[in-house]
Amino acid sequence: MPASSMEELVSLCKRRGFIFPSSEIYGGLQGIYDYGPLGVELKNNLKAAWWRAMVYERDDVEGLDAAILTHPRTLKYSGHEDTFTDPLVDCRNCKTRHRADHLTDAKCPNCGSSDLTDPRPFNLMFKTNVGPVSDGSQFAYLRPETAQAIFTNFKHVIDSTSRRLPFGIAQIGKAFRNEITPRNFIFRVREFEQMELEFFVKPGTDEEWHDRWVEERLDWWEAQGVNRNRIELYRVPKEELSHYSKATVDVMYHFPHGVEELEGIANRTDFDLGSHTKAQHEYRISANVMPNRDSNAKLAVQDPDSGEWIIPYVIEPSAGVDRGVLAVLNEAYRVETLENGSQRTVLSLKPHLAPIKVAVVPLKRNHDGIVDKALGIKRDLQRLGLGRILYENTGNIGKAYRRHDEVGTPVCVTVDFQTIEGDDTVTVRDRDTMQQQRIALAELADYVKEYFR
RNA sequence: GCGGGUAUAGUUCAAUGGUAGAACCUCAGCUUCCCAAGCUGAUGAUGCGGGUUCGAUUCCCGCUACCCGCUCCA
Repeated sequence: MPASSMEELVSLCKRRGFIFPSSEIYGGLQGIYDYGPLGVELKNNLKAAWWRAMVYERDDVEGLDAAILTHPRTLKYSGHEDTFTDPLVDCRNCKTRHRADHLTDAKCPNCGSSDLTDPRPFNLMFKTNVGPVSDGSQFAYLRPETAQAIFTNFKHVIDSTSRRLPFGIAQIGKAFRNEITPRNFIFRVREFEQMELEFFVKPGTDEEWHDRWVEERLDWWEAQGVNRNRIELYRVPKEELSHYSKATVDVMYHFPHGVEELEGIANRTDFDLGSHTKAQHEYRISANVMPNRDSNAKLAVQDPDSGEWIIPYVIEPSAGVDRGVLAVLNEAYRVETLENGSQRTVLSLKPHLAPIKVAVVPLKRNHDGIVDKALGIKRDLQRLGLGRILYENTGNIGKAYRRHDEVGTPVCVTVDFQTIEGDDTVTVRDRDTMQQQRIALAELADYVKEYFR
């Protein structure tokens, strides 16, 4: 059972150190958030899971980590300079806002009033000065998506890895959009992170690959603990498609604020490589691309069968990292009423996503024998390299358990008098079932590793 | 950016034109302590700036952030 409201999640995130409003001591910045000690672990774990599934567990994907600062020409030929600058008008009568280029006459599409403001340009891309002169003559964009640098590096990757179709290039990184209205916690923000795969295929096989990637991605989200029942697929109708897309399937998730996009899986056709390649006339580019006389590289591959040089089609599964974190948190969150009438908040995160892997708890605080033993066990577990192992010296066992339930720690290991005086066993306690069992210290490492396999 | 609402400890809430309270959380101490136990103690807040006033957290104005709608779509 997920959270009943966004407020619940926001409050938990701040209280326990997952996510904070950025620059808050100076009043905050709209649509900007920082990840705290637990948030960074959760986010890193989610990204690592994606990278594992996309790169390590496949044979047909290479990784990339490109720069954020981007040449203006990249975003000119990608179409962003045109499409990310929307002139907007407001209707003074009914208080609605519309894209000026969507108005058929000078009337509000909502109420029909002609009392409209003048169109104001709204550039969704951040610009920054490059070099010491700040007169605007030298500037770069902060990338509005990670995808473009994958296309501009296409030839580098081909040349350095001897790849043939089909293959993909994966990238995780920050992107920036000057959203008109950041809203809904980390759902729509101005600085965000994407996990994007650009998968290059032979034209004609694109639709089949598109379907395959939709299935792959659904499986992956499920493996991250996102219930399939709270996901809907949305096949974007033709008139709503982005300028580059032939077909897009959105993975929509039931967020606390509504059903919205978690990931988009687009068939970008040969639009991107066709836009960025030089000698466009040498290829049969199907997409409607801008003539390019600036590029110095041919972004094409030779078909081994026909010998023909072709521009590959691209299937793009593009997921929001922050949205993923929000979805995973929402899925994991639940409040349970226990037999004794008290309540506990639990984050039933998949173990591989949990920010803290194991908490080691001395049953009695400040007892030298127990404390030393617990610290020793903690050090041994740290050497397993699973992630964060926490020594939890609360002095109150019940509180320690509840605290770790709330941040999703899958296993608590408790050290008591029996451990030091008797049989060298500890109690291990499972987050979800609350069940405990005594196991020999000698078996603890294997027992714990089993959780995170 | 437009319209509407909101802003008090980390969180959830009180209160007041005259010294801002609680619960939970956090921290420390005691208790052979296994599910938010008990006792003792501690830290901690009126978003920012201006105005009215003898005095503003309270009234007014501006800014910022958040929430709801328009718009946006990773």
